[in-house]
Amino acid sequence: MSLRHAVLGLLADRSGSGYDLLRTFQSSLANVWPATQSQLYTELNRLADAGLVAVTAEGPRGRKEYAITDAGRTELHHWLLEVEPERQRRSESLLRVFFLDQVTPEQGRTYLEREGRAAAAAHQGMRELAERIDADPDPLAVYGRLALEWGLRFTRMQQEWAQWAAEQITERGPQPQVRPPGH
Amino acid sequence: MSLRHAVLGLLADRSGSGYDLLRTFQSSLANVWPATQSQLYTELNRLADAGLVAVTAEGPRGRKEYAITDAGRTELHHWLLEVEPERQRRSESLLRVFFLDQVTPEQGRTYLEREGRAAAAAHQGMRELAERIDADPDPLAVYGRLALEWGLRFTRMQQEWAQWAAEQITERGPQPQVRPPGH
DNA sequence: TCACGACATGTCAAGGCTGGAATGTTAGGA
DNA sequence: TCCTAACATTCCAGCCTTGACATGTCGTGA
Repeated sequence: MSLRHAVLGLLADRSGSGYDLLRTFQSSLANVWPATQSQLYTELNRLADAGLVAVTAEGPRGRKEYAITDAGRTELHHWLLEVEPERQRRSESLLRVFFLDQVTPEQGRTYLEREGRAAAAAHQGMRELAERIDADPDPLAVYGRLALEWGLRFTRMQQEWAQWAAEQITERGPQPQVRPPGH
Repeated sequence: MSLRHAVLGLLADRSGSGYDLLRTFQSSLANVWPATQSQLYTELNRLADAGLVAVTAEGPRGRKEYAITDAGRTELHHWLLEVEPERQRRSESLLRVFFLDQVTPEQGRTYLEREGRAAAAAHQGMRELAERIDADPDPLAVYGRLALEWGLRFTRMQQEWAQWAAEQITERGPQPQVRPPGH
């Protein structure tokens, strides 16, 4: 759905080939909208068919440089400002929490502690990235920095929540929550 | 992918028909793993084929009551404890933030303020739900309450971040970030 | 008794995503 | 000069998701 707009947004900043875009997706955009190689090339062809981007140059190795068109820019603005974002989220981690009554409290606590550690590790990685960015600010990445800050706050929240949730289980003490296989 | 485990988890708590499950999906589970009717019925048939659930009774109106099997319970436990959760998330809201340099600072601020209000509203809704639950605790929903707390913390974080981000734009002052259509 | 809302399931087309395979070119270092 | 890593694109099968359509039953209140 939004892959189309992600590509448009990238090409609005600067023109590039599918290969160029792919690297951007794998680095900065990977955390908010992952995309695979085949997805990207497919989408570029679709966008070109729709007239939202155009091939402006062909380079060696069959390289095609894409640029956004006026129609593409219009579509991008429309999406940014007038289309209500899809805020619904799917979270496999959280889905599991609903079913934690299927395992022992110890196992549940172990799961939450693992989630907490994963969040802490992600947070640490982002902190290092943030320090690098703040030390050498890239004026083009002002808004990327806002997104990164979101990530920092999110992972911190996640970590604190996991710790709190694990404590909840401990405090309530083991309850008869397990149904062994076989009814 | 995980719809299968969501269904197993629900049936592990209590048996029920597709229709029963559908209502659970639309109420409590909707926030972490939305599913449509056709998806659900398809998945139930697949699970039955795989022997992870079984029809234990047939009622009026063609109602089929499904129950989890031992194999299903084993699979659920395996998934809960031994399969690394998919933590990567897609966020359309955040994707837009990356491209906010395509609009004027005023428009960017407006977008962030709208996001902040949406988060605040979601937070309020969850707070009311939490109050109702805490006033009349359902022992079966202990873990659901943990998930709800996650939602409360998430929406609060989201709201605070949006406010902070909007201020960032204000403080930096309008910068030459707009590229008008037509290069 | 009869209409209607809730109960209940099934099917399908269209489209998107995943992961992999296939194919070939080019620049640069050993 | 030759090899290799990086550059660069295309295609595809299989799967999941979405959204709609189709079909029918049962209980209850007017």
